[in-house]
Amino acid sequence: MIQVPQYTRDLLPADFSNDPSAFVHAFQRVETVARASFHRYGFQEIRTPIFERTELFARGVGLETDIVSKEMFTWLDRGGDDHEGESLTLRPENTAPVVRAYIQHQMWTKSDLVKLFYIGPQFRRERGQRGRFRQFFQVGAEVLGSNDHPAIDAEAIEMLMGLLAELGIGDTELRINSVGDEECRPRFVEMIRRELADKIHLMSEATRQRYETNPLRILDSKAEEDQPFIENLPSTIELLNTECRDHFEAVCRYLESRGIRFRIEPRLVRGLDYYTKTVFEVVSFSDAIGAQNALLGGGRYDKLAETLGGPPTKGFGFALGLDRIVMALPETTAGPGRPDLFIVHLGAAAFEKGLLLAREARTAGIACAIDFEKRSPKSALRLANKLKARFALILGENELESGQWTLRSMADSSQETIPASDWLASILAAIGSVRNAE
RNA sequence: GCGGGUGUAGCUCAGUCGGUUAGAGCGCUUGGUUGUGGCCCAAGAGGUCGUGGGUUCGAGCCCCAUCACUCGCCCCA
Repeated sequence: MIQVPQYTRDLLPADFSNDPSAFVHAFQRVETVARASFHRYGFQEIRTPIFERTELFARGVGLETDIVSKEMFTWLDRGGDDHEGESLTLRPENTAPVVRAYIQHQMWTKSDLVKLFYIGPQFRRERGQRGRFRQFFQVGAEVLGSNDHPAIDAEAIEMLMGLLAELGIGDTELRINSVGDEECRPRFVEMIRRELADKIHLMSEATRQRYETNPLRILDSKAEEDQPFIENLPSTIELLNTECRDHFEAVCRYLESRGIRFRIEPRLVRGLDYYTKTVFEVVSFSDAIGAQNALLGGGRYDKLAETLGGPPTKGFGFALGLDRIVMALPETTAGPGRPDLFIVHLGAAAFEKGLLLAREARTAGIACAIDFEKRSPKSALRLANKLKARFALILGENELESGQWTLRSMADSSQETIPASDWLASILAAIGSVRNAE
């Protein structure tokens, strides 16, 4: 048997799965709610290719990041035409592609504030565990333009918290920090190197490695043996320059004025190199979530566009892990697919008639089911019942001869006779009244 | 890349000290009298016990290997 590739999965209709966190309808629901929310906040949808030139992520996300250094699905395209074979990569995240599109289409010429959102699969070649897959789905958004007003950050976070509330997701915590800009970074690095110089040999191997390559990342080390040292480090917030500090404090003030609760997490450093100033994440404490409990994360990236060859552009963005959001949903939403009408056909002539009636019903907007087996009335009604059909239209020889058809209500077993000449109107009326009552 | 756990029917699982024909519930099909669902009752279909080797008179059960899945580390959403 050929199965899905390792650490990927099928999202299925509820009928075919007993895992609510893989119900395709739950994903659809989150997407629908998110789209409506994006619309209210003035975001427009963008769809970028599922693969990009490898260089985009190498430059945008950063060569030293785990994502780029060991988690990308990358291949060399075969040459041909006038192209040499070029290195392509399944997108591991969607911010760099959106910024690429912003630059490529010179969006700044149309508007000085561009707000875009995306929904789609992302790919990382990771090990896989609860809430982590090699193909996973993100809903994300980017605000691009000349302005880095802290209210932009706060407004996006406000939208996210509203979205979680709308979805009924509670038991979460918003964590926020500032990683400063190119002026603050060297101070962080210098401070970390200075403070840890005589202790680094006692710390974890990963941390010793980062001491050389990326000292900032030491801050969010989870290694047990590192904790005492990290906790004693001075707060990086103290080292922010005036501009970054004012910005951070303003973001916090804007959140407070909206009644949004958050925790300042001085050790929150995100694993993508492009972040500047604000970084944040929301974690879930739900039992349904595994150890990977970050539902969403994001931040400001005021240098990314330039890194990718565009004009100086301020940026703020975030991504929600759809797979994890769905795990955190309070209840499993039953999907649609309940037929209004099931056609019971008895005999070959009735079957032929039924096929045409199904077409007419569907054209009239009725969810109509008909099956292709010869069935006894008992078996056909069993099936209608299993499908939770609201009504069964019974077509047998009697009905065909008399032109008086039988419409059975599955809810209360009552039956009425409807004239063939006016059957659609009769059924529409019946369905309408039942739907109102439901 | 590194650890732990689990593999028996479509699904969830039981299977005693290693013993003869491997079970249950759910689901599926059919039937319980003429053309009428749900509840109930009955019958039926469905298994190379993940795979390969080994130990043994005898392996679903013990041992080894392997594969798959799963949870965690790392990292991230």
